[in-house]
Amino acid sequence: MRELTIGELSERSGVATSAIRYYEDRGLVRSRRTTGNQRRYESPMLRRLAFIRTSQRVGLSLEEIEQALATLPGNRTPTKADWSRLSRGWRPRLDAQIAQLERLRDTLDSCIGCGCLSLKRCSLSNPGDVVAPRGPGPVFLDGH
Amino acid sequence: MRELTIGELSERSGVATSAIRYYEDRGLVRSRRTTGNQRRYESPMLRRLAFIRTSQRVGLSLEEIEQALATLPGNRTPTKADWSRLSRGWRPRLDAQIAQLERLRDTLDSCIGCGCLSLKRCSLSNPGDVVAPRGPGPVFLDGH
DNA sequence: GCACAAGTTGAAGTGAACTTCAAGTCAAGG
DNA sequence: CCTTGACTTGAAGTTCACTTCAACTTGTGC
Repeated sequence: MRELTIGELSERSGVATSAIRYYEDRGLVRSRRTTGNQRRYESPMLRRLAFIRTSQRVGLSLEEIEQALATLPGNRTPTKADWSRLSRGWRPRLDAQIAQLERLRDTLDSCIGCGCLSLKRCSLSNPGDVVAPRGPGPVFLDGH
Repeated sequence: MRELTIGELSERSGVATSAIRYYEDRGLVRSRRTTGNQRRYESPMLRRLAFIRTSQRVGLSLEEIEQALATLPGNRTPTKADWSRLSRGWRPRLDAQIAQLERLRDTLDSCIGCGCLSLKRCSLSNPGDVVAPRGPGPVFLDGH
């Protein structure tokens, strides 16, 4: 169970070293330092990075991810159950996103025929909810 | 069919005046100027704004919207059929987005039980189809 | 022991889509 | 005519999640 350098962690997680350092500045990951001040990571950090990346895919901001990570026990390495608990929180969010897009699609169906796009009548252009892109790739999320 | 000031257009479209001016700088909307250099809009601009806002909801960038708008006939006011044609292009995009989120959800279902989040096995953290690949392809991790 | 790849830092840059600001001009009601 | 609110501009600021840069230090393979 050797420790990983930031380069190794980057290669094995697929997360750029600059991003890892950025996460560390923000407190999302931790490392110990060698006598020469270089970062060394233990392997659980890989899982942590995986959680961060996956959470981003679900549309969470780093701040929200930070809050979620803060609920992990600090005194021990998180277990599968810990990660599972956090991941379960994704589900409603994901469901809501899907439902929202489906509403948009259905509305689109009924609006395409008329080409109306009236701001007054067409719920397509007059949303009650918002979809906004965020993060890498097309991720959608409801505003609040 | 009075012309609208930017304030009136803003109020009736729900788009901030600063955003309208920004769109105009980018060439997404047009206006004529009064002798005193103030903007005046004709009512079709309302529909154009509606199209822009709705397109954003579908996840399009302003640049893509700009390109879509460029296919409108320049010599006449766009008809309902024109708008309908543009809007039809939204549908596949929307479908793809929904499908993607559903895949994510299904994967989440099968991953929640195990709490794995292993970069090797869990497609949740190793999407491949969403995030643009940086560096050398998908990177895998052995258990830890 | 030395070359050189890999690591370090803080600061600045990126890009999307705006918003805010300052300082001034225009338009409409009384 | 005068006040007041709406409008004008360009420039700079905002947020998010990073990336890039420059100048320097560490760690490793031969």
